[in-house]
Amino acid sequence: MTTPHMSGVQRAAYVPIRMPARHVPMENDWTSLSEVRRLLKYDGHCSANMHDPTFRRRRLQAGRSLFSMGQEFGGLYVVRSGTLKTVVTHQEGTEHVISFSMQGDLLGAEGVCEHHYWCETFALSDCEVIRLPADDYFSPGRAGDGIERMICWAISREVGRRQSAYAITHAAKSEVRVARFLVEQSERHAALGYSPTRFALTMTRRDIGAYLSVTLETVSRALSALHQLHIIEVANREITIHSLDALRAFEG
Amino acid sequence: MTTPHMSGVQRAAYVPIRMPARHVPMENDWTSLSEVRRLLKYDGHCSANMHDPTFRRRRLQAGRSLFSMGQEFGGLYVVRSGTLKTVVTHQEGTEHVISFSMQGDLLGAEGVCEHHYWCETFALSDCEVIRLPADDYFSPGRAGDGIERMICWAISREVGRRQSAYAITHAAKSEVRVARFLVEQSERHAALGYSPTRFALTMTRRDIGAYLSVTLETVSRALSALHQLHIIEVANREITIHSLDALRAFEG
DNA sequence: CGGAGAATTGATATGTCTCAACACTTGTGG
DNA sequence: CCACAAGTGTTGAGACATATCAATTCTCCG
Repeated sequence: MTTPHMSGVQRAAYVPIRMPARHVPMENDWTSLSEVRRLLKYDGHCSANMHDPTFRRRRLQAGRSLFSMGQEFGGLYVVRSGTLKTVVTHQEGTEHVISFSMQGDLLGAEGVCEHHYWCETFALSDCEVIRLPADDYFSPGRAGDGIERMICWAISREVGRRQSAYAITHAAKSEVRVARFLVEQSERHAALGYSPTRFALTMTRRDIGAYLSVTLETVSRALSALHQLHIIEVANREITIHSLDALRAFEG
Repeated sequence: MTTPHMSGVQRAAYVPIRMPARHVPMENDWTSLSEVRRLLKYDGHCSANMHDPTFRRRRLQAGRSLFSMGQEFGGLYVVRSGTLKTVVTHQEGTEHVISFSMQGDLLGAEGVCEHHYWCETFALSDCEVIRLPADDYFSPGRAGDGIERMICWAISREVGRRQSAYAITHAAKSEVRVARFLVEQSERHAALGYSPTRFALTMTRRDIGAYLSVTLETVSRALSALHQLHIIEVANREITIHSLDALRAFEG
C-alpha cells in the first residue's frame, strides 16, 4: 500500500483547498446527460436518440486508482469534482505523468481505439467521476456504428500516438531518445509491410531534434554513438538496424 | 519560400527510398469508404448510413503545407502515401515537431473540438491524403448528432490537451517549463471560475517533475527562482501569482 | 563548378542530475 | 501532549550531459 511506486497512495497528504470533505457516501448517484454536457462545456447539440440516458457516478478517495495500465477498456470518465493524475509507468519503474485532470476533463480517451487503458489514473484528492460505459457506445453492432464511430476510433488512436511520442522525450539521455525514435520508426515501417531494419528517414536531423527536444548536433552525435556500439549503421538518411533487440534494450 | 521557419520547403532534399515519382497529376481522384477503412486499419463495422460516400484525394508536393496554425478546421485527413510532419511554431520562432505521419495516419484531429487547426502540417515527401470533410460530420444540425458526436468532440479536445502538455516540455530551460506549467494551472482554475492568481497545487513536486521531465529538485529550485524574481509567492502547495503577465512572458 | 543546405565533429559554457543534508508538515502512538 | 516516523520540500556541491559556437565535409541542384 505504500510501495515507492504507488506514491499516489498516501495519507491524504497536506490539505488542498476546496477539497470536498470525505463524508456522506451516497453511493451510486446518477447523472443526467445535460450535466455531462455542462461539465464538458460541449457547445453542440446532443439529442440523445434514446430517451435521455443517465450515467453512473463513481466516488474515488485520494490516492486510489481509477483504472490501471493494461486493464480492459470499460468506458470513458468525465471528472465531476476533484483532481487526478494520469501516469505511465515504464519498465524501469519511472513514472511519467501524462496529465493532471480537473472538472470537465475526459479520462481514458486512448482506450476507445485500443480496447485497453494505456495508463493509470490516480485520484490526487477525493474525486467524483461519471462513467460513459464502453458497451453502450463502442461495442460493435450497436445502432449508429457509422463513419462517425470510425472517426472517433481514429481520433482516439491519435491520443495514444501522441502519448507515445510524449513518452519518448521523457527519457533522460538523448541517445535513449534517439534509440526509441528509431524503434518507433522501425515499427511503423514494419506495420506497413516494409523492412523494420533498413529504411530511409524522410526528415532532417533538425526535424528529429525538434521532435525529441534536443538539438540537431545531439541527434547526430547520438546516431554516431549508436553506430560505434555496432547497433546501427548510418549513411546519411539511410538507416540499417543491426540489432533491433539491442536498440530496444538500449537505456544508456 | 525559403525562410528559416519554413524549413520544410526545400529542394526535394536527398532521395528517400520508395518515394513515388512526381508524375501524372491525375487531379481529384476519389476514394471509397472501404479504402479509408483499409488505410486506417479500422477493425469495426462501418455501415455508412448513406449510400457509400466517396472522398476527395489531395496531392501534396514535398515541402508544401496541408493546413496552417489557426486556419479554420476544414476536415480530417488520412494519409494515403508519403510522409508528413506536424509542427507547432512558437512565438519565438522555434519549431516543435508534434508527429511524423505515414500511411493510414490521421491529421487534424485536434480541429474537431477547436474548429481551428492548432498546428501546421508539411509534406516531407510527395504525398496523397484523403479528406474527410468537416461539414459532413461535424457541423451542427446534421443527422446523428448524438452522444457519439459529443464523445468524438471530447476525445478531440484530449488530443489538443496532450499537444499543449507536450509543448510545455519543449522549453529548453526548466524554469520556463515550470512557468508554463503554472500558467496552464492558472488558466484551468480560471476556466472553472476560481482565482487564476491564487490556488493550491494538488500534486507533489515529484509529480510536477514527472510531468515536465525534470527532477523534483529542479522544480523546487525553479519555483524558488521565480519567487526571487517576485513573480510568484510559494508557500508549500499554495501558489500566489503576483504577475501573470510576467509569468507568461517569462522565457528565462 | 559554385552555392546552399545537410550532416559530422570538436571545444567550451551552461544547466540539470545526482547525492546529500536538513527543515517542515502531518498523522500516529506512547 | 509530545516525540517520532515518514513523506514533503528546500538548498548546496560536484559530476555529467547537452547546448552553443565553430569549422569542415558532403550531397544535391542550378
